[in-house]
Amino acid sequence: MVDVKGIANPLFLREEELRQAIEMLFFAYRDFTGEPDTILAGLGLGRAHHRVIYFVGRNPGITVSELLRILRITKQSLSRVLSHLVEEQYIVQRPGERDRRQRLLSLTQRGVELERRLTANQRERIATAFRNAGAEAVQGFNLVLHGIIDPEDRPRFDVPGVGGPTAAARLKAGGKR
Amino acid sequence: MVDVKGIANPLFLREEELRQAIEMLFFAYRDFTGEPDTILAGLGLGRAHHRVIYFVGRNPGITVSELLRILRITKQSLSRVLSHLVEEQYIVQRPGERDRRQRLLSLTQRGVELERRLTANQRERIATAFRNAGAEAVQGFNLVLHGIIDPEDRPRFDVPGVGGPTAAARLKAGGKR
DNA sequence: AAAGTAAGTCAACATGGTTGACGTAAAAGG
DNA sequence: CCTTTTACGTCAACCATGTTGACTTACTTT
Repeated sequence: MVDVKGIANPLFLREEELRQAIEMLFFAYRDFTGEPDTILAGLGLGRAHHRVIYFVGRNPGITVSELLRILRITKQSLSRVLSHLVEEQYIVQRPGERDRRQRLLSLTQRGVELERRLTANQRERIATAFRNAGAEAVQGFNLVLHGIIDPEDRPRFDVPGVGGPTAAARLKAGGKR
Repeated sequence: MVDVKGIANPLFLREEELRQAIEMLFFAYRDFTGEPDTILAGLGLGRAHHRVIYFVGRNPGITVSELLRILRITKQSLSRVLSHLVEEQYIVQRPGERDRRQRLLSLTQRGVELERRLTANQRERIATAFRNAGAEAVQGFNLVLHGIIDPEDRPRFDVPGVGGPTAAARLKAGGKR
């Protein structure tokens, strides 16, 4: 009868553990996006622009469709930010070679510079957390976060201890499914 | 000269590691919020309502100010969702005892039910990821995520290996600072 | 009694999502 | 070759949720 929240009730502990994780995700994401948002505001841009710049920088030559699939927004919504970024010369479009309907997207030098400026904070924040937590913790972090992501997008990442060592290579090669 | 991205260039590896973390955070958060968003849409509510319901459920009797501090939004913005939630009887307000200017917020039974319905998905998603990753990985996950959060909000969490074991207790007791 | 604080309100505006309808050019398939 | 499908773009309307700024009310603190 004593110690209801203790040994006697492992379900309570589990619930508490899960809620802590939910909240940490909220706070981490909130703080993770806070600083770039401030920089962006000073340039008349928003978080949506950051996401586009980030993923175009990360996947040079990416198609509009693939970008839409990553962001999970409509093309009309993407259009607003993307056309702005093209006008302001952060991004260039060029027709696809095999398929000339495609607009392949890449960052300009200006885009690359902004991208680095925006993620500098985020990289530093994570680097510090990684450094303080140690290599083993980092591996656990990757493993758990990987498991939270929808299965279809997991192959984007090479996480030691998950899938084959060719996971990311598979995705890169088999873009057409 | 050979293998520029390999052993010869640890900085590249580090950059890649950090970018993977940035992206995993993005994807995890995207997928983590996706399912509740769908439920909410069916009720004429949005993610903002979910956040309010969550944190009120987690901190019964929380003041409006404290809620604003957690969410980092303005009171005008909170007002819209909060008054809606009160109208729809998900949340009740009662005056503070010591300070009658305060409106202490709690969930109604209806609010509790919605909260559980909304987080059921999220808890299940995390539980599965935890189960598959193992206890050690979970500890690493907590440790790293904890380090990503702004220092001022870290004491909300009890993470083994960080701070004293009384970290969360301290916050709970010392709400007035 | 005066100043400060917790909360609410009204109004105007910005960002970034949505749906729906329609257009154009290129590719793919009968 | 002609039809259908696909990739991308555009116009328009609307909605959710954030912002700033000004002002009010009730209560607490000094």
